[in-house]
Parts: sequence; structure tokens; C-alpha cells
Amino acid sequence: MYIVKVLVEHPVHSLDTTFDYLSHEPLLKGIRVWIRFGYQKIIGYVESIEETVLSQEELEKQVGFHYQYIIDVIDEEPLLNEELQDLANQLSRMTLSPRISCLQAMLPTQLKPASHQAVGMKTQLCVEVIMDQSAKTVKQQECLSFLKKHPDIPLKEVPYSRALLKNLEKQGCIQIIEKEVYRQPFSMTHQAKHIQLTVQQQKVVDGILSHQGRVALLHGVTGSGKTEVYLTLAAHYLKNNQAVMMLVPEISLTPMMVEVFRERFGDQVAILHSRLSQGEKYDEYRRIKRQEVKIVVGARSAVFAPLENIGIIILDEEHDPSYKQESKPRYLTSQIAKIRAKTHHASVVLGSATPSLESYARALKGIYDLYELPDRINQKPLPHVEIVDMIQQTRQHNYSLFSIPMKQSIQTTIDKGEQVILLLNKRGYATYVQCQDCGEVLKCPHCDVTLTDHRSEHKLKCHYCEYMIDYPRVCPHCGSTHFKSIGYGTQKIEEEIEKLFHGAKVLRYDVDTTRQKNGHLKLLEKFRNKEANILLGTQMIAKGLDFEDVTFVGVLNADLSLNVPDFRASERTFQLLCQVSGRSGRGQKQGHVIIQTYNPDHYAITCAAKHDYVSFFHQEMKYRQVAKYPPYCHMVSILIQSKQEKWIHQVAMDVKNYLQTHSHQTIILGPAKSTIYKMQDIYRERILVKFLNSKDIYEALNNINDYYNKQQKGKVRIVCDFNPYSQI
DNA sequence: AGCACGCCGACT
DNA sequence: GTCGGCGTGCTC
Repeated sequence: MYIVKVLVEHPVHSLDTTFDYLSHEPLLKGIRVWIRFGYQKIIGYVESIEETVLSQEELEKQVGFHYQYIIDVIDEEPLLNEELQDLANQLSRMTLSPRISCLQAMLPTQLKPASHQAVGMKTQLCVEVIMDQSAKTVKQQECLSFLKKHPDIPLKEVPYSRALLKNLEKQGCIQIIEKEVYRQPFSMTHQAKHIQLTVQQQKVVDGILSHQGRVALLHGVTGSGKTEVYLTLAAHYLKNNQAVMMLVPEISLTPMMVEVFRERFGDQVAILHSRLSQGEKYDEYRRIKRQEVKIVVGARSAVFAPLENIGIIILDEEHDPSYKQESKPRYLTSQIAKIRAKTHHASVVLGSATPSLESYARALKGIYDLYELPDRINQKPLPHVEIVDMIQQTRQHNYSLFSIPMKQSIQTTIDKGEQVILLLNKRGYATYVQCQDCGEVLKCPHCDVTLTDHRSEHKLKCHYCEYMIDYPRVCPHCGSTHFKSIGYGTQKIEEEIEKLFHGAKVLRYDVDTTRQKNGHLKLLEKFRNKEANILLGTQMIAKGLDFEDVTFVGVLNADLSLNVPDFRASERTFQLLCQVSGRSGRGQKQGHVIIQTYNPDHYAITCAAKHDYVSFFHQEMKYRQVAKYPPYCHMVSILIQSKQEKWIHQVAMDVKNYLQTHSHQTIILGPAKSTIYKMQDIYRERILVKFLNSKDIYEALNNINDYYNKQQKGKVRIVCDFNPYSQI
């Protein structure tokens, strides 16, 4: 008899303990099992197992409750190896998340303990030659020799008729069998091109290779050839029979890196990212697990890929906020990468043209090794960036969203037959609807936000919950019919541009137009084929796009990301402007950029215009030091949530007092109402803690978590977020 | 989380 | 009198 300790599939704090079940057979730690849990049949995850000589009755007498037996075993072998099981526990402690939610974050959907519908293997009929003498006719002989040259060819790819093959099968020459195949998410064109590195690139590669086990920060301007460095490093470790992990921000937006790795390493590469179908992900995961591939290219969660003997972990665009997971477990990918690198004695490479302040500061302190690639690879100059002061424009009575220089540049670029990228620096396409008679703004009844105009569907939607209404005919407040949509969204600007410019064809690139599978790729393909000369989009267009004929980039409103209440606002703005500037002048022609702003003297904007990372870094560091923000301290955000408004503030104060008396050398800000105080009918207050030493703050938060989330369930919930990136 | 049990308001 | 609201408690 065995006692099996099982984690149940519900990722909530109140169930973050093991439950004991009985089994007649020994089980392996780390497999999934079907169990009875209360009145439900659910999946559990075996955390440990111990043998006992006692009978069920004797056991029950000891513990005082009734045991259930494991209903069924799901997996033959553990889903995660020893290393990743340990990592799951560590992740749970680091982020104060239930252990089961950590396991779920690490596994592909089909293998998650909570997954009820399992996508299976895909099979295909294949032809196999078993005996090759007795073919009767010439045609049959010919077919057989073809099949011998192509072992295990899929049935539908054989260039001979079904009848012929049937005959051969009857004679016992061949066998048509069902074989497992992997879904092929990308086409494969494997050609190992030889890369000639520049002297600078070679220096970087040599440096990184001679400091195995270190963290390297690779600071290289756009077009300095970071990708070639990655490829060379990957090839080196591959030759040593070591695995390579290549992480990218949002793979769907940066298909280039995938293509490049596929091209160079063919089917030795597995791709992991959110846009793959469930089946595709499952296949890729199993290829990795079976050690059939040595390279993984993927987004955030690929950091948990079950690779063994990892030699190097590379994070491209290291500063990108998508490396932070914004749901539990709220982890930062670079942190996980460093933990894994330590157990594998692997190196970590953090690459970026605009490194995060934290990373660059560590590099200057000598915690990381710093490598610089300051020059563009073909000596192409960086685009010329012009700042346009929008206050001057209003003084000249130009109230349009387009300044005079912006208008001129767009028109001349179009006239030359070249292409334009326009960035509307705005989250989504937010516009709100206001009554022109009484000023009433339509809001969501469940959240503290205005409703957004979705003109194409004639609906108003809330972006934080499911709430949606038809576009109202009369104002609910005064009965007037004079509604107006306020604010510029990409939809509205699209209309305006086509009116304003001769021969302008606009492609709108935002969440709305790229929703379907590969929607973004189709759109970009259209732009590449010159079906339009202006690409208009939100931040999505800042990343990785590479169009030869784009010679002009316009930023319509640089300030929007500057004026958000977030200590990273300047950093974000700087990164965004640098990134989007890099989209212009990628081909032979010189690039040109115009940034429209109401803050023409702000260092985030002036430094971006001069492509001067180091100056930006030093100025921003001064601000961070004075205001005591990272990298001068660590931060944790504590969100207190409840449906009952009356309780929330008292609880928030209690939490603050507890933290104050149980931690040292901390600065505690708040509690204050969260930016969006009510969201989905839940009220939210926030406490921010700045700290230098994490030990007592972890302990205190752990106690708070135990008390509020595990025991006082239902009334108040507390969410902790270490290294917070967004504070909504 | 999910489900049952239990204790109070508006209905055939 | 009963149907069903959601508050509370429990799951090995």
C-alpha cells in the first residue's frame, strides 16, 4: 500500500496543499492521476509517494479522515524532470503563487494538470518496403526502387497510383503503416549558410565563450548584427552537444528570429509560442522532451523548456515588457533564465539596443559582463530624427494631429514611391463617447473606465470586462442625441489620412485587424507587396519589422507613454522611440523620422532622437536615485481586492501596519486606490513596497498571503507582484 | 475551484 | 406551503 501526496488542479491559494490518496501500485513522482475530490472527479499531480505497511483502516484511525484511492494513472513518466520540479517549487516561493499554477505555467496546455481535453498524437499512413524481389511488372519494380530511395514516405506523397501500391502490398513487398508525425508549424528550408562575422562581432563571441557561466549584456544598436552573434554562439554550443535556448519577446511579432534559426539549423530547432495550435505546441514540447532537438526558440514560457545540458540561454530584446508574466505566477523571464543557467553552468546573454536600466546598471557594476556593438554592420548611418514641437503648431493655428513638417514628409515619401510607417503611441485604439449637450461620458457599470467606441460593430465595449452595449441612440442622462467620439483611434486616423494625402493607401495594424490566425503576417505581406504605402499602428509596429522601402517613420504623439503614472514611463518612451526609429531606412536609402511631442526638451525624447543610450541612462539613473526606484531598490506591488468596498481600506491598512512592524529598511507607499479602482465589480487598493533586502519582506508577505488568501477566503484577496511592470 | 448544505424572500 | 437566492464550509 502506498500513500500518494497529490496537488489538485485548482490553482487557488486555499488548495495549495497536498491531499493524501491511496494506491496499491507504486507511482512515479511527477505524473498526473485522476482522483475523486469532494464531489468531483479531477486531475491531480503526484508530488510524493511513500510506502506503508498499515491497512487502510489503521491509517484512517490515525488521521481521522476517510481515504480515497487514485482512480487512474494518466502519464507513464513524469512530465517534468527533477530540475524543473525543483524550479516549480522555487517559482512558487518566489512569486507567492500556488504550486499547481506554477506547474501549469511550465507545461503546454495539453499536459497541464487542469487540461481535460488532451490533444493526442497525429498519425499518417506511410509506406515501408519489407521485401523487394518479387515485383511482377516493370512499373512495380520502378515503384519499389523509388520507395527504397524514400524510406517511410507518406502515402499521399508517393507518385504512383493507389492501385499499384495496393497490389504491391498484397504481394507482401511493402507495408502501409500508421506512423506518428509531428505537425509542421513552419516550412523547413535548411541551408547552413556560413556567417562571416565582423571583427567586433567576433570579439563579442570570443568574450562570451571565454566566460562560461556568466551573464553577458550585449548592447548593440539596431542593425549591429546581434542575430549573427546569437547564431554563431548557438552553433558553437551545438557542436559541443549542448542545448541552446533562444528567447524572444512576442514571437508572432518577431517571426524573423524563428526564420533565421530554422534556416540555419533546420529540424534541430523547436519553436514554442502562443500562436501555435495546441497540437503543434504539444508536438514541439515532446520533441524537446525526447531530446530530439537541441535548440528551442520561443517566447517567455519557453524558458521552462525541458532541455537538458543547456549551454547558453539568450534573451533577445532583453528590455521588452512581455518578458514579465502578468498573471500568476508573476515571474520575470530573465530571473528564471539565470536560475536555470546556474544549475546547468550555462551562460546567459541579454541582448538589446536599449537595455533595461536594471541590466545596464548591473553591467556597469560588474555583476554582468558588458559587450558593446556600437556600429551598424554595413556602416549605414542611423536615420535622421527630427523633433516637432506641437505647441508651436497650435500657435501657428494648426490643430490637426499632423504637423506641417509631418504632412510634408508623408506626402513627399509617398510621391517618391517609398513607404511610411506611422506610430500612434496609444494603448489599443481608445476613444470614448461623450454627450455634447450634458457632457456625460459613457462608462462601464462594472469597471472604472470609459467605454470604447468600436464603430465597425456599432458597439461600445469595456476593455476590462465583457460588458458591451449597442451604440446608444439617446443619452441616458439628458436624452440628447448629440454623441461624439472623443480621442483619436487608429480607425479614425485611417479615415483622416486617406482624405489628407493624395494617393495614400493605409493599412491599419492593431489588435482589431490582426486578430485572426496569421492575420498580422498577412497584413505585413500586403505591405511588403506595396499594396499600401502607409502602415499605421500602435506599439505593435515598433518591433522587428524590416521593410526595405520604408524611408519615413512618423510618431504622432510621443508623449502619451511619457505621461503615465509609472516610474518606467521615460524608459518605455525612450525604448519605443528608438525601436520605431529603427524601422526607417533599413534598405539602401537614408531613413528619416519625425517625432511629434508637447515635451520637445524631455531627455527621453532628445536622447532617442540622437540615438544616445548612454546619456539617457545616466539622466534616468539620477531620477531613479532621487526618487528611490529600481535599480536602486527592489519593488513589490501588493494589490488588495474585494467586492466589499467597506472592508478593503481597513484590510489594506492592516497589511501596511503588519509590513511596517515586520520588515526593516523598507519604504511603504500607500495604500492608495488603484488606477482603475473598480474592475469587474471588484474594488482594488494598492501598496508599493521598496526594499533592499528581500528576506524579511518575503517572510512577512508569506504570512499575509497565508492569512488572507488561505484562511479568510472569499472576502479579501491579496495579489503580490515582485518587479511590477504595469500597475492598472 | 466547485459543489452541497442551509437559511431567508417572492411565487404557482 | 415551495423554488431559488448566494453565504459558508469542505474536499484526502
